Amino acid sequence: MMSDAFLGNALIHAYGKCKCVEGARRVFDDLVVKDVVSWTSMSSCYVNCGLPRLGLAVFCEMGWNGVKPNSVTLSSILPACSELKDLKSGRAIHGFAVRHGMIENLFVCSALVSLYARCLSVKQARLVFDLMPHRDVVSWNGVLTAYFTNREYEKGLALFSQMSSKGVKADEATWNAVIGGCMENGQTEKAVEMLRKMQNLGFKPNQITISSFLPACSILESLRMGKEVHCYVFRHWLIGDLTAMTALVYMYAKCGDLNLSRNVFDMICRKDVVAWNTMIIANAMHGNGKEVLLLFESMLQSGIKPNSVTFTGVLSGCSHSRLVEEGLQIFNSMGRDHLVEPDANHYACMVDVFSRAGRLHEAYEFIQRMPMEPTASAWGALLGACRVYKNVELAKISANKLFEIEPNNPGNYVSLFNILVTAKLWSEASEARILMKERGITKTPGCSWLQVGDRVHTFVVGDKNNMESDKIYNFLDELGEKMKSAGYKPDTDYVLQDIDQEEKAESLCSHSEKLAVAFGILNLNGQSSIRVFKNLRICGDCHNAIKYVSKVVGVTIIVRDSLRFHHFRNGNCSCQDLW
DNA sequence: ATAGGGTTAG
Repeated sequence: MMSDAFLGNALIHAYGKCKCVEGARRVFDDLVVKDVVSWTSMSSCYVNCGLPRLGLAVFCEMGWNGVKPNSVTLSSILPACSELKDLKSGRAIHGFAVRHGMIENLFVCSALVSLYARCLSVKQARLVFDLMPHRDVVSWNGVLTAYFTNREYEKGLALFSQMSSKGVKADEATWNAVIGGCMENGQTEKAVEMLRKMQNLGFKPNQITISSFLPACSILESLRMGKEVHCYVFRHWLIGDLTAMTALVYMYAKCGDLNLSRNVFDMICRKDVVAWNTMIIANAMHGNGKEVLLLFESMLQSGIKPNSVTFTGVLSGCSHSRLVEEGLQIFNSMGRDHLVEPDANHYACMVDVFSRAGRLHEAYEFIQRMPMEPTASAWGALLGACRVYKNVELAKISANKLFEIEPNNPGNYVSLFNILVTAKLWSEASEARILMKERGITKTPGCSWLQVGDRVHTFVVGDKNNMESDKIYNFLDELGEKMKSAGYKPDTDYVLQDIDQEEKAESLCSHSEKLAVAFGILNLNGQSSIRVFKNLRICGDCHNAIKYVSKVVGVTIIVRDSLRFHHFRNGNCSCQDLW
């Protein structure tokens, strides 16, 4: 029993700061007399440790015990309502604040601005903001975020530039809100620009800046910029921040370097479910199914409970590595052992598991037995496999479903067309093409790119715009001879399969991914691997050709296409030719 | 003594 409330409250606070919920709770339970500070400290400890529900519970209990909340209590419990999107409780607290004369309090109002921004609309947030007697930078940051999270990006930026004229000095968090706002609204390049501005004005990016900015490196797939950020994290002692480290793990994987991704992951001391999921997804997209299963095992062993994202990652890892029985077993264990009911995504992953392994009829049966409407990704997995395993009947069925679900996706028409052409069903193929034309859908042009030094070089089919075009084509000719003597045969199917007239005329040699690979090898600068990115799926002949290139030249070639990473090494690809 | 804004995975 502890009778010194002063000491007890200080201890609860200290435990809370160290994220030790159990310690705080023990002291709290031991207190003979609990005052408003004890209750407030305990509930805000829960909120700050990511347990908003428990925080709210303590807040309610406080009322039943006849202790009246003050403005500190209210401003610390409101973020819990925001996080839970619990508008009902939030409004009740708003009412309480009005009735008890706390509505002029800066902290309470700022918390209310954020609550309404998150749960309702800019309008409501703005109403509270406009009625405030005084505003400081925190309230401004709240209203800025209100615009950004409610798809009013331009207005948010406009408000940001008005801040200084209203006599409010932006702080670190303002810049974080702006950078986060750019990212949330798909303005990746703008986020890069804003980070530069922030630094130029002398603000120091912190772990939150880093966490919200790193996805920009992942989206732009700029390993170079990602490494710069990593250096910054290292130099500024941010390597203890779980969120920033997790963002680094994802960035490295997305930029094609799974080894560095793993190195960062291994440095994380207390891995949470998001960190584990990130590492699992990273390995899944690089086709390391066996590693995915090992990670899943270690995750369970370290006592972290898997969630629905975990299973999406694990199952997609199984599909990319032909691990059918393993995938099926894990799928069946989801609800039974882990209390995670499979959703449409998980079902789609299982369709992919069967499809990639060539068990197309099982995949089709599985789709038909789904308890919910199959999504485009389920039918898309089946259609993709129909091309690899040359199954025209199922291709037609899945393509027709896809034409209903997503009539404007050109990829589905092109896939069906290609499958029909390969099967030499010319008239049906032209029907597919006519359908596409009637609906006014045009094929997305294939495009590949890679980073050399600080520049990104882009290639389209038959590209002659590169400064080194002559060198590239000569090199490809030279390489072609060596590849042929190593056993490479160009697959002319893929010439026929191209839809556009100009593309038909071009030889296989000029596909964008081949040009990018050649350019990469010519600019290796002593490195032993290159990383190429493509917007569509890699072409079948290119896939085969690059296997030979990796052998003849003796380099590792990593190609990220629209579905996954392919690691070409010594004549083989990590996808086991399930491209 | 207790407080508001900015964060990672499909």
